[in-house]
Amino acid sequence: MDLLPEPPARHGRAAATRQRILDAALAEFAANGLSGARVDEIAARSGANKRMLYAYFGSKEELWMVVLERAYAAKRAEERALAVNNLPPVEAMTALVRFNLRYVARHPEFVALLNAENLHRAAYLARSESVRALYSPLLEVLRDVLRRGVEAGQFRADADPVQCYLTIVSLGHFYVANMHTLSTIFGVDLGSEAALAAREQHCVQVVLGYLRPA
Amino acid sequence: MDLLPEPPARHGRAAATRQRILDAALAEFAANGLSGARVDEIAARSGANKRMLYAYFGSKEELWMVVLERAYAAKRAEERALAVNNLPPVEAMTALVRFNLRYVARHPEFVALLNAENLHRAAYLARSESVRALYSPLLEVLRDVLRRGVEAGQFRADADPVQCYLTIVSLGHFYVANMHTLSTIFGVDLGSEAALAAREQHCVQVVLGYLRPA
Amino acid sequence: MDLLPEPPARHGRAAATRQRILDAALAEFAANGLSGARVDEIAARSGANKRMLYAYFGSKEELWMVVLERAYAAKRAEERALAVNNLPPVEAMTALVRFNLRYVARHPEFVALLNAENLHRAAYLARSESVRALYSPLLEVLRDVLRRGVEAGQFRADADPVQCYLTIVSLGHFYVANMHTLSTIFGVDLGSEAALAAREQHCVQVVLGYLRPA
Amino acid sequence: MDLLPEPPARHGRAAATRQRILDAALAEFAANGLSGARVDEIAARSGANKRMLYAYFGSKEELWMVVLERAYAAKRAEERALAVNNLPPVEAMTALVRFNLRYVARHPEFVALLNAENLHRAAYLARSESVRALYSPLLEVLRDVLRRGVEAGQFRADADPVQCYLTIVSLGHFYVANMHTLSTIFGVDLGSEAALAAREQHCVQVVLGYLRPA
DNA sequence: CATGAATGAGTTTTCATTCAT
DNA sequence: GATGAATGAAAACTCATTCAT
Repeated sequence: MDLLPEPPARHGRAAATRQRILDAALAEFAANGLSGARVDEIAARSGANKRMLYAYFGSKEELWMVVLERAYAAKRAEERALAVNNLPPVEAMTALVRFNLRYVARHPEFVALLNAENLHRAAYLARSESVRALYSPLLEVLRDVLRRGVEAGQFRADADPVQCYLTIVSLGHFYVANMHTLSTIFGVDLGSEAALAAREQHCVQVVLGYLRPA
Repeated sequence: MDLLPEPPARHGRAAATRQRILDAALAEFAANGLSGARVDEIAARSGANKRMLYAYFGSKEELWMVVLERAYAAKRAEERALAVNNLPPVEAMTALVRFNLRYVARHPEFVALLNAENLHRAAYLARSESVRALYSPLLEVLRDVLRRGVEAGQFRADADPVQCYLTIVSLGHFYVANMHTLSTIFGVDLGSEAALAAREQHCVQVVLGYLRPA
Repeated sequence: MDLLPEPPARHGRAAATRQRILDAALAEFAANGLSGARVDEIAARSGANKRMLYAYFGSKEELWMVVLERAYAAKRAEERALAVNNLPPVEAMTALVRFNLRYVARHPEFVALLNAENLHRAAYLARSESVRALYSPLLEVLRDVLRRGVEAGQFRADADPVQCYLTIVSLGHFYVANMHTLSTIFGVDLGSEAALAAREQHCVQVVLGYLRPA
Repeated sequence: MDLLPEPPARHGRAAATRQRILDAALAEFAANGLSGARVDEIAARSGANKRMLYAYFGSKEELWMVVLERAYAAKRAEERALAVNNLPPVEAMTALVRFNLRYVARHPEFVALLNAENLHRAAYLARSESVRALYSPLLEVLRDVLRRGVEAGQFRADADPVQCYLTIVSLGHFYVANMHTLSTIFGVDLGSEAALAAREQHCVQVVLGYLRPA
């Protein structure tokens, strides 16, 4: 976390600089979007020379893409680590819903990044092979959980995995994205643990309530 | 309350210019966010002179605020016109869910605008009295529908109006915001009427499923 | 020639600024080439704001192209004004040779510009329709003079117009292009009127000597 | 006289690196001029480390000078090898004209380099003792050929050696310098052997035609 | 009420050169 | 003798805003 850890062995130095730039870029892009972000600021925050940023990433836009892909990959990595396949259907679904809310609450920059990207009609993400590749395994997991729940008589049979996926993600994403607006309007701090816990419980009830067989 | 009191409709020509600027600004801001939007472009699209834009609105940021407030007000106006108080609870709730999805699908610029605003941590919305004022009546309506549903034995008793509000809005908002990314990733056009109808049905089932008493 | 002639009538102002930029750009490009020229310097010399340069010409490269085309057109315009068709063959040829030497001597920036352009393998000129269009009439004139000379028994019959054209232009062009190097090496000022007159006489003798029938 | 005395051939490996840098620099400078050339590119093309370039040559400008001087020296070396003193006047003159055209056609980078240098008003060449030293023997040769031709009654008596020198060089230089522009404009490939042969014949005829006594 | 031209401060990008190993 | 990483100054280009008419 130090800006300059003890002089790293000749070779890891470039990688370290690259990483510091990526960290700084993530923060700056999440805070200001693509057009609002300042290359100078990213360089300053990262403790690197601006020239290095261009040497490693080519341009502001290419840096944006790399940051975006890494943010996606990071979320998917944690998601995978949940290993919900090993859980019974209801617990698995609960875990997924909770994870999604908690993850974005812990990483509001992920939400900010995605929303900023949506402004450009997904110009970058849509082009990214690696991001597309991250979706399919996730959907497979969900499909499996739903199937097992139906077989166990715990879930309704007509639930579509894609719709479920969208719903689970929506519930957390919107909450985090609009946290500031909503906190002001409702006069409560939606970022507090109490508020998060309440939202978490609600989200789980919504998803399980929907899946509950008639 | 407004920063700029309605300009006295001197000629009507002035009002028309003002309106054209607002329309162009809405499109440009929705497409590019606050920092990404170009004043030149707004002026060009509106067919008005740039100087007029400054005469009417003072600055890019003030124009942003006006556009934002109007977008909010427009949605609330349609919402009010639904008059769900006159409908039985289940129909009322169904109408609200449908309306929210359909409205944002019809007005993706509303979603884009909100997401862009969120980047600034709601810097402008939070300051707007008028926007805050729009929320309470809506929440009152929802509270009333929930109460009537509980009384009729059709809704669970422990549903929180604020959580329900967030959930209803989330379901449509996220769908529209990420339409391009998701369409690419899932290989379907989420903007098609078929896709929208499917999403609509799912959203209604989710909300009603959740509200259904145990 | 003034940087700011009396405030021009509202409309001609833009044209005047545009012209001042072109003049400054011609000087700067001729002195330093495309990559060596400084946009800041052009703006400063022209007394215009740098932004205007971009508003009128789009980019440094586009400005380069316009400057190049205008330099070509200017030379062709003077060439046309010679009206050599009205002169007897030997006088016509003499006029062409003299004009070519004197023109480039008076406009060394024309030569500098062309040589700079050649560095890019004529990347811009080759694409320019207007420049290509300027060549054919010139060649027609030369063809006509040669034909008349042959008919009058004053010129050899096997002279190729394109080769002649290249030779006439070469003789002046190289002299001007290398004036500084050669002046230093030979220890004389090749730009002096005496030197120019001597070169002029030599060039005429070379061309007429070549054309003289066996 | 040189800025950098020949580096003592310690290993030969050093000399090889130095040579590769010079070759790469020649190509890069010829293609882009002094300001357009990129040090990174030279280093990359030469396969050497950038640091080496600075160790051997001090700076981009010093490298430029060395490249320039070597280009000049190379041409003079071949010129000397012609040994026209041993040929009768007409053959000698023909050989000189042909050689000059063929040399620049074979070494267009020589022309490009000179033209680029001219942009700086011969700032570097003028300073170079070694280049100046290369001119006088050449002029002596030409003077000798002319004298012998006059004595043999084959050349006019009033031809100036300097003017003749300039003319001979002009005829080839301009052709090569503007090859791309002219090829496009005239719609023929001036670099083809057929075109070169035609130009060669024309140049010889021009020079001999001029020298032919009245 | 309206307009075309202008501006200055900022932003991204580039490049010759040097440092640490 | 050689290398990869770093740097600071400068260059191209952009943009919200204002002036003169």
